[in-house]
Amino acid sequence: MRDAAASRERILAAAARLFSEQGLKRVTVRDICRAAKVNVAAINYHFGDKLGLYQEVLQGAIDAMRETTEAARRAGAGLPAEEQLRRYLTLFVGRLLAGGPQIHKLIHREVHDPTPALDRLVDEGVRPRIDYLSGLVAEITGLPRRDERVLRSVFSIQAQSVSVFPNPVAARLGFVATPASAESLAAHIADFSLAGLRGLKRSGARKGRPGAVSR
Amino acid sequence: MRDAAASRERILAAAARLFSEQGLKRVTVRDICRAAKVNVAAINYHFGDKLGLYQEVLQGAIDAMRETTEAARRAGAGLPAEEQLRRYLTLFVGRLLAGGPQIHKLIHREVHDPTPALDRLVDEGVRPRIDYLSGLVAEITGLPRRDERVLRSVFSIQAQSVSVFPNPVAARLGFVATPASAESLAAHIADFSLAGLRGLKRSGARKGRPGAVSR
Amino acid sequence: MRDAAASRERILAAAARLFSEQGLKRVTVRDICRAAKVNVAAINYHFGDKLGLYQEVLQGAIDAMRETTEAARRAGAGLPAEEQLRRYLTLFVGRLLAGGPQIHKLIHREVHDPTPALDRLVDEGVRPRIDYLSGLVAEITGLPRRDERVLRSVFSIQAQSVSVFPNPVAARLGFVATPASAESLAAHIADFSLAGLRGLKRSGARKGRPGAVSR
Amino acid sequence: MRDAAASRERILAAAARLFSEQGLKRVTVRDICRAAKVNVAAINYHFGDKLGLYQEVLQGAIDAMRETTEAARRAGAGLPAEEQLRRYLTLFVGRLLAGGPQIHKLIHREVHDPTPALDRLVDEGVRPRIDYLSGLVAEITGLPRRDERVLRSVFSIQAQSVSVFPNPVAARLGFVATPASAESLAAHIADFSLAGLRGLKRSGARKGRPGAVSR
DNA sequence: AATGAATGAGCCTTCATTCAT
DNA sequence: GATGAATGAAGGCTCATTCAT
Repeated sequence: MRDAAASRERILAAAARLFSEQGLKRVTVRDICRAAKVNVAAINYHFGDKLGLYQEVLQGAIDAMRETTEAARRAGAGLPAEEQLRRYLTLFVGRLLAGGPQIHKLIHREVHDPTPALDRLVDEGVRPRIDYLSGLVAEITGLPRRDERVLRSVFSIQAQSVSVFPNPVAARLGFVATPASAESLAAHIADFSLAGLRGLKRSGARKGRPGAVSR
Repeated sequence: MRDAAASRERILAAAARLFSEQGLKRVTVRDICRAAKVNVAAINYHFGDKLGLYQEVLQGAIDAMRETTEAARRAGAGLPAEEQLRRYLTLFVGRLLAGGPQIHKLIHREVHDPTPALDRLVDEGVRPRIDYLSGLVAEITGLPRRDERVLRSVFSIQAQSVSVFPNPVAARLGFVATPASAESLAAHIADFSLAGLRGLKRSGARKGRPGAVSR
Repeated sequence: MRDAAASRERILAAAARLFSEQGLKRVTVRDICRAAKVNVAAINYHFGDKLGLYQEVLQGAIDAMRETTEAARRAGAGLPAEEQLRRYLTLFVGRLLAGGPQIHKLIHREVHDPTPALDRLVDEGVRPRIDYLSGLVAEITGLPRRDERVLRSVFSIQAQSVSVFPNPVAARLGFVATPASAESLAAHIADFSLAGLRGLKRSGARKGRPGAVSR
Repeated sequence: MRDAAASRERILAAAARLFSEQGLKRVTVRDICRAAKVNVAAINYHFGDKLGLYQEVLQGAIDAMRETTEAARRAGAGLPAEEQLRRYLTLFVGRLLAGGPQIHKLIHREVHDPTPALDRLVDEGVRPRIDYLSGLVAEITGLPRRDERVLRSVFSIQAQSVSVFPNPVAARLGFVATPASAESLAAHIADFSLAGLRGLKRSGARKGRPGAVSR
């Protein structure tokens, strides 16, 4: 037998690239096989069908996402919450811009065009991340973890970090996000968000819902 | 159908809904025609081809986007920059959650899966918006308009506002974004962002690049 | 629009021929379309899918089968049961050998390789035929209609008549069944079977089960 | 697998079952290999190709058919022709219903969907059977062996005996053919047919062709 | 002007077979 | 000798588009 594992890997790599670039529907089995230099039937042989391959590719992205969350936990262990948040952002933005946007594009596509694999993505990838960030935000702001403002702030932070990943519109607007600028970008998001959280802390003392602040 | 113009409109409406939900590729010409109750050939007849229809649909979204920017300009005329930003966010989030996410989904899809219509989107939809927000941010922070930190902050703000649009992941995480919560959400983003900008203002006095701030 | 009905008919005719000759599985959509001089997509357009076409073809055969039963009823109305049976056999064998074996092959295939259409075949095609013959046999033998021997005799008769349809094995054995010999064959089956039934009548007086006759 | 011969046998057994149930075309090589618990390549290895395997399976059925004819010859040796026919029918129907319909289904399929193996089937399986029955019928009726009526009668008998093998249509019509009813069924066919043959004998004195009998 | 029918390229998948170990 | 991997030719079906009315 020729090396089955090598074929599998070539297919997975090609599929990850193509799916992240174009999405499940637009990529054809033939595209992937051509890129992976295998026969048209190889995907069926190794992964059952196109969707099976997609799910395995996506699972890789989910695992990477979870691993980044865990790496952040490890890197920040014992540090103050604010510093943990800085490190998380540095790590996340760094990996995003250095490792290529493939993983994030895959996840982004799944979020906006869900397949049956969405549940796994949420359970294994997104929720641990949100939980981790919620803990940090709760500590930084002094708000109870289940407070609505905590989740909103986590979304505010997460939205910013995801927004750095390169896309043709940002490029045309002169928004530079290269590996070289990763640290600087992460610092911006950290500064911006920590200031935002501190603002929340002050106002949070007064009222139950931040939506009710002076307008 | 008795009225050609009515057919056109029904096709546009059906296409806008379907394209926003599923994207250009996954929607079939037949899907649209069935939804619009017109003949299969009607799209080719009225719009040349599928892409022609898509571009007309997208143009509608671009126009709506520009109109929202202009509405914000009008609503904020004469007010302090901070208040203008608040009003913009209220307007944007309000329209997003009340009017349905169709327009935003279309634009979002175009950004992440560009078609030849991307240039128009940037020129007519995105850039005026970014320009407007950049002016506000520059004024609020006191930074020069072309300063890298201004654009980054605009992205931070824009990313947050876009993140409120409903998706199945947010739903599963308990993030609620309904028309009823629109004002509250807009206020959160405004509070969070204005605090972020004020932080930038203070630190911005010291150094040219925020990436260099104390860590 | 080019004539849709004509295309449909050409497809049905080609499909009936090919399905009867080779069965559902071995006939390809492309075979049928080539024979019917239509595009590959025409079957999908007119019949939904290959199975839809098959079911429509089979329905034609079922209708023809029922019609033959009814024709026999009409032809035999008022005649003695024995004569009715003769006429039925003449009609059946005559149609079988004159009209081509297509209908019978289709039904034969469905019986031995059932598809979801089997129920209709039994309900609309086979049962009326069996009911009609059971009536005749019950009258000829004087047995009650539900007696096991009646059904067995009907099977004996039906098996013989079906066996005349041409197949390569019979051909090699010198069994001739051409339209010209149809009447003669029908007479043979009638003579053979009526003698059989009369035997049953005599022995039937004695015992409940014919299996118990003198051995 | 440890033993090559054992693999071969398992493949043959699995193939006989599957081919008889579904026919040559619908059974896949993988189906057989899965059922036989052997490698996908084993069929090509042991039998050259799928058709080679089929032919070997069919040969087994042909051999079994011939063996039944010979067993009937032996069992009837020295008995009167009528009694020989009874014994043949008892033997045939008994084996059919007790041993499973596999052999008969295979032969039936080959008759109606011939492959290149048809000639062997006719020469080694069918013709000896027909010859044997023709001898009995000629003796019972007193007709010359080559008389057309003899072959027709043999077909009448053979058609009836084959018709007992279970199929879903017969089942729905309440026609029971189980091992327990085998003897009774064989007796019915014998009674019915012997009466038919005796009828032929009487009328046969008059005319050369049975088709010309009184109508 | 507007329609239903027809088109052919291309999709994913399955298949019997062959290859390289 | 026997296996799992790999192959490429169909398979049925869907699609955007064009045709003829």
